Amino acid sequence: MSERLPRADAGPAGTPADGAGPAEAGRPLRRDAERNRRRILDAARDVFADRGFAATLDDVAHAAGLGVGTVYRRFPDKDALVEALFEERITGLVELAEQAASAEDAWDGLAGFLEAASRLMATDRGLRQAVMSPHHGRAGVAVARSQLAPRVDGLLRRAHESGQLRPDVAASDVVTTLEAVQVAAEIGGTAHPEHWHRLFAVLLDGLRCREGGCAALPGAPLSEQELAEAMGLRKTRRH
Amino acid sequence: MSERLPRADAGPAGTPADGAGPAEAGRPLRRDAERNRRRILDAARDVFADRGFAATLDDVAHAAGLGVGTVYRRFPDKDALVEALFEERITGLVELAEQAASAEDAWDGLAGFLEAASRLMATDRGLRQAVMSPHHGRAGVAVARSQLAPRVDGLLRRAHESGQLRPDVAASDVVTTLEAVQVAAEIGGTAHPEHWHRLFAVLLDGLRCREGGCAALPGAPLSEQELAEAMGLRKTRRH
Amino acid sequence: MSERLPRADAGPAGTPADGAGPAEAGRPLRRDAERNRRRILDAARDVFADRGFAATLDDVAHAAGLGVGTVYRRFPDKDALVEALFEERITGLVELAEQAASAEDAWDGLAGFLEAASRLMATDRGLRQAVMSPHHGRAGVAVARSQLAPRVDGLLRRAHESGQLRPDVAASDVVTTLEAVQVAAEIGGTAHPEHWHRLFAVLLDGLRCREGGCAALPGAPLSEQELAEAMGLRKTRRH
Amino acid sequence: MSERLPRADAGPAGTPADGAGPAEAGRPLRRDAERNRRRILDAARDVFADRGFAATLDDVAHAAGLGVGTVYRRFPDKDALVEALFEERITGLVELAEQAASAEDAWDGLAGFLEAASRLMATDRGLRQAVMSPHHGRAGVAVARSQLAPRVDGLLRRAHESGQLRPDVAASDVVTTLEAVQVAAEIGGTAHPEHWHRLFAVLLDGLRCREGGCAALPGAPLSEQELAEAMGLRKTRRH
DNA sequence: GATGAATGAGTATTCATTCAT
DNA sequence: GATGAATGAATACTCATTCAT
Repeated sequence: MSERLPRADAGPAGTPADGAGPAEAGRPLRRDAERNRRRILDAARDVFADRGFAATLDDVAHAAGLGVGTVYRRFPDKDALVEALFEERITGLVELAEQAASAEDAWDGLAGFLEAASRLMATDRGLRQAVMSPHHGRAGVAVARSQLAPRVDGLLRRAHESGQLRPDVAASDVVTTLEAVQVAAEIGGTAHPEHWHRLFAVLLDGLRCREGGCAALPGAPLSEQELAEAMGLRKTRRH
Repeated sequence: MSERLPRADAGPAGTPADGAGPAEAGRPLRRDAERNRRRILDAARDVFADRGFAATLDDVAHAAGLGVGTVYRRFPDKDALVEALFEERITGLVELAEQAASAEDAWDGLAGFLEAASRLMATDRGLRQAVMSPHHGRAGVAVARSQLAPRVDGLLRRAHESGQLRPDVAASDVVTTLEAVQVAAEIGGTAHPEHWHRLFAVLLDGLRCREGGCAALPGAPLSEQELAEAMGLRKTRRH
Repeated sequence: MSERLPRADAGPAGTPADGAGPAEAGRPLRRDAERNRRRILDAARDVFADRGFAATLDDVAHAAGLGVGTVYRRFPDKDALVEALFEERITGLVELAEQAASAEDAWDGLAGFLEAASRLMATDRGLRQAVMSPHHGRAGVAVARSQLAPRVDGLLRRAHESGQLRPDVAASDVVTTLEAVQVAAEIGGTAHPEHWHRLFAVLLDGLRCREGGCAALPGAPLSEQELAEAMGLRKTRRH
Repeated sequence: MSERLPRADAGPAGTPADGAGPAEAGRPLRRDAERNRRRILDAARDVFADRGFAATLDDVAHAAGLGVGTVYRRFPDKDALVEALFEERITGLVELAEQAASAEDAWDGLAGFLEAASRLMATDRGLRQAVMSPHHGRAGVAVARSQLAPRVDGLLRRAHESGQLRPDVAASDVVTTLEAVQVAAEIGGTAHPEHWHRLFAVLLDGLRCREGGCAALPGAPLSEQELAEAMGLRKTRRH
């Protein structure tokens, strides 16, 4: 487990693509509009990180030093804001995966990515909530993951080829692993910020293929389609 | 992984002591009152299972075929209802742990308990939510877990003595494991009811001590006190 | 101000007419029914005295050691109970007035009655509330006062004849005086149980006619009819 | 009893400083917000005057032609609204006391103030309720009275010095007097709007010191501290 | 474009009153 | 008759979203 990736503390502000313009496309936002968008996202991250998605948009607006109206001008509704926030985070993960792909050792690449990603999530309560109860923000996960999936697949393939990974581990298992680690992070809270690392170690160990070989995982992994559905289409109406 | 425990699908209805009277004590409820209490709990389980704790008490009442007032007569507020529901479920887990203690093989006992408990939780979204975000239903987690902890400790001790368990696995790691599996269950949803089993297999495998020995888990487990605090005192106000 | 009337602490329990049967008439209540009626009235007095008319009928029932249903069997609704309670108190006043009529000195009779009545009311918060915001309990005041009025009139007439009373003081002025003293009692509360006495002294002094004569009171007193209307027909819907 | 103060019917609209901005401070409300604040206060006065504090905030909002939310935006809760309303009224009384201090004759100043204040209260049921049961609108009474007290004290001192006032009359007696008059106003209602004047005359007469001297009032007046406690800390939970 | 004021449907909870046991 | 369970209309308050300034 050498050659770890950088701490990835950069956070969403580091998203370079952001400089290129607004999230979706359309004509680029005016300079000040873009600045407000950023303020809102930053404020939202802080507020949600502190008080969860239950926080009011008024709170977010206040934290951003803006009026609610302005928030609504940028994001059609609360879900849209949450979604945007979530995508930003996923984008961060995508970048990590890309860096990991160039690691010398395949296993180290995968493991390094998983750890860095986990750490990134572990330090962000908002992200955690989004990941763990994806009723907030619409089909955000699916959309965002559509970008993530290929990269993870790449890492997986390399690791499989090098024979260091349990042969039946699929992408959906990796996603599941990442999310599971967040529970540990949640339990640890700020008081025990590295608590997630214990579960992470067990999981990583479990994913690796050891000499004696290991029993096949039960059942079948989720197909890409199934995973997308599973994450985007949970039944709850609210929360 | 032989000698598994029974499927334990019985659920709360299986709580046999329940027939004797109401949960707490005091004089036993009148026949009809007790019947309605049951109706409320059953309805609440269904409703919460379907739509999460965000569901209204009006909804629960309606589902139970009763007026809201009746619900409030039995349970002082929403949290109290959630709590009662939760305790019922935890009680089920406690019983599982007790059965597991008499398993012939120590590891099988532990593994069997973990699987049965996981399954129980995996099939109950309400339980999952309660376990994973214990802001609902007040000190319920702590209280209920206070009963569960000793049993789990017993299982752990036996497994440690038999040398089949990673030596540095502590109670807090087991709790973390159980909760982590719920994320997988959440991802699988009803469409893939056995999806959690894959993560479970990895985790179980990881907990076991194999020939080659295994690296120590990083950091330290949470002390009993720390675990209690971690679970009872999450920062969010709501959700 | 000699020859004061007895302290009149006896309270409603002393109402002798009570032994004769139920309040209204109809066939006399069965022994146990009558006992329950008493229990309810006593409990209501205590509860209302302590917490005001905002107290629940459940509270009253509980304090009486009975079920709510029983309360409703005896009194059609909350107002009826309040009314009954109120009448009982007024009845006490009627008795005081009767005793006062036989005082040797006319002024002493009137003054003594006023003081005793004031004291009786001052020590009973429930009565005070009923008197001061007669929206509770329906036309109770009017009804009860119909019994009180003649007695008070008698006292007034005697006092007028003896020339010791301001000539233009009428029955409605006496009622007003009595009620006004309750405000002082309310202000004094239990901490200053004799505070009302100061206002009482001023008022009594003001009612008396002194040598120099005194200016006529402005306006006209309320007629019996007007007083009844004024007290029975306040506009508030609730409270 | 010459040189009476003007009728003071002006009411809160007469608060001239009000035009300058919102009650408290902070940045001045936007034009429309201030207009609505006024509407709410006016509506509240009417509604409470008519139906007492039991009236709903929905009712107030409706009467103001606004949504409930708007009311809650301006006033955090019902008590706050009542309080604001009450302060406005008390302010009116303070101003009356100030005017009265410059009356030529000390007794006329005091008497004039008492009459004007009484009249002001007598025509406003809301004010009456606020004054007589200060459970509504939190520490409002105490706070507002803290402004009123010194003025009343001034009037009292002057009157004492001029020898026209019963020597043992204290501030608490004046407060008691004022409140007592409200009971008469309550009894008179709208049908007999001057009824309170009779009690008022008796009381005023009683407060004055006449030639023959007058017996000392029984007991002791409440100290400033005791009065504050008595008015702020009545026991009832509601009403 | 920005602001924050206005809106009102939605939620938890209480309590007078009715009714099955 | 007595009991207390059931009922549901009523009430205070919140917050996502719209709209006038």
